[in-house]
Amino acid sequence: MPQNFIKEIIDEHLRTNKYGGIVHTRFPPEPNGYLHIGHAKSICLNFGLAEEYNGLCNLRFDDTNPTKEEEEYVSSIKEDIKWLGFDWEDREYYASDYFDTLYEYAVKLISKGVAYVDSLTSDEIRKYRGTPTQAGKESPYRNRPVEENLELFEKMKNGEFKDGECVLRAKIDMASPNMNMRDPVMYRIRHEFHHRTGDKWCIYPMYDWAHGQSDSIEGITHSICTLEFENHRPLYDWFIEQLEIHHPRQIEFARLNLSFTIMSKRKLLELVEGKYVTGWNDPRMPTLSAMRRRGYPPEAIRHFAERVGVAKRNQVIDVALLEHSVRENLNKNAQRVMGVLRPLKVIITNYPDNTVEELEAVNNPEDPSMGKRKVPFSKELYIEQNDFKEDPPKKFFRLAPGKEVRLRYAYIIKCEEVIKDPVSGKVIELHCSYDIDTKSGLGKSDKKVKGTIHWVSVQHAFNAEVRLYDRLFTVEDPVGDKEKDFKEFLNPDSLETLKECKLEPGLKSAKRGERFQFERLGYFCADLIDSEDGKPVFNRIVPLRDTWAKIAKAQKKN
RNA sequence: UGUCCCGUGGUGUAAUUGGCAACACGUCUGACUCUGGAUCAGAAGAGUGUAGGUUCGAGCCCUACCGGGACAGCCA
Repeated sequence: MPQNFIKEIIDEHLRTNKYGGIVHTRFPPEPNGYLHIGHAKSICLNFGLAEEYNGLCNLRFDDTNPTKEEEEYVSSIKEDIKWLGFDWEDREYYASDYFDTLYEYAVKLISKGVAYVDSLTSDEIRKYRGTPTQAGKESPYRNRPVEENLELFEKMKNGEFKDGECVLRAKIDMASPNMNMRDPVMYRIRHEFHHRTGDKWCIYPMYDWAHGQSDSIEGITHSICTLEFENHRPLYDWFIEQLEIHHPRQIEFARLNLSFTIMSKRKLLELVEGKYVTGWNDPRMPTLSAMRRRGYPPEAIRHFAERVGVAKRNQVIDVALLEHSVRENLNKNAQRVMGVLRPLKVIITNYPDNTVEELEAVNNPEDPSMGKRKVPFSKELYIEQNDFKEDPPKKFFRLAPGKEVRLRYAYIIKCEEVIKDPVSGKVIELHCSYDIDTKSGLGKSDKKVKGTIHWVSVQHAFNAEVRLYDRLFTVEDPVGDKEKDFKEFLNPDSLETLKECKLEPGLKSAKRGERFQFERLGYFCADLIDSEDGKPVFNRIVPLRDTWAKIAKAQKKN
């Protein structure tokens, strides 16, 4: 991991022996949604730091709000972290594991006279809190005697009050310039079933009260969280100092933002519930389960997380960096194959009928150890529709009337005749001739052509569904416009489903999750869910860099 | 007009703790190529928010200002 300000702090602690040379972090998700790429940054940071400093990283579910949290999310979160390649071993904890301890701690603070039961309504509490520029007012219940507070708190726990009737608050300073110090709520009453503690509790700790104490109980040394908790640090420290328990250091860093997508769990949930996407794992989502399904290698995400760095200023990372990381990984690892997405039939008129040649193709030019394979070639082929143009623009190196191209691993062909549909005028077939001396690897001919295109033999091709994904939003910052709802920027072309794709025969046995490079097109992954044995469905993970597209775009402009 | 945090090429992160600003992505050339991929070679692009100060010397220290962000849930 490159140098960053957190490592500097840790190094300093190590120098001064503040924590006895130990580095112990934790990743503390709330199980109220699926993990996304932003969480991946945090996971990589916390587990990565532990690894780098020979320490440990715990997984701790921050499950203090039973109204929002579900078991489904717990299991998805665990799956995603494992998939990324991190291991919390037996250190799987829950804030709810500490509810008893937290209760005792609260009693201790009440006894010390620094916490009290407030009977104001939530509305009144809000009014009494003041504003960022105006001091708040003290609650009339603020000075209840310790004994009464103890009694009331016990009754809260015993379910003798209804939801919202009272809360436990820390007694700090209603005039503090830091709003978090204006007698923050520690416990609220919720007669709710909790996914782990069931009906045992009807009072639940607030984040501020639960988090730091949980860190302390686990012996965490460095509690790394996002910037919005910076203002909470004085409170984090205050609780721990009052309790006189192990004191971890909270460090805040800037969360990840990616261009052309959103990272808010609430908004992602809105897309799911509003059926704008097919689910949390819709391959267009920025969630880890979606990226897994789309085919992103976990190593690429880890490398990406490393590249984006760690700092305190709000960052917006260009998705191009993520895509680059994915391509870089796949370029080295993905087997190359040929597939035609939008088929156009080509007949090689001078090629013998009923003949099939098995041509040798390289599986990965970046890695000879991946070997070679045979690809069948015959008189009738499919090529990509956009590899042919009737009147080719400048610098178009592909097929056009009278022009020649190389068929990858096969022959150079020349387009002799264009067959059109008499009604629509659409090009439906090309008649070409081939030059037998130009067979791949033969070296019989010195003929050179500018372009090489991919193809699939008609009689050997198998038909498959391929899904092309594009960015989910049309603008870099979908939530940046305060006038418009982010859903207005949803990209209508974010998914294109092609059902008549012609793929080379070997692909028929592709296994779920297997990744390939379809030459000249991009990287594709057999869908984890919709593929069947012998009938894979492919997701485009990411297209290849496309220089021609760039040229064409520039030409269009001029 | 409160408290806290942050301002380094288009984007993101560095800068041996004070020594003439580096790396990655992106962009643009060119080479090579049976993937317009990959690879290779190269270029453009910031003088570090602004103004002062300390110093032989400041992106790093100090002051003021400007700009951006966070905080008024019984959410996390």
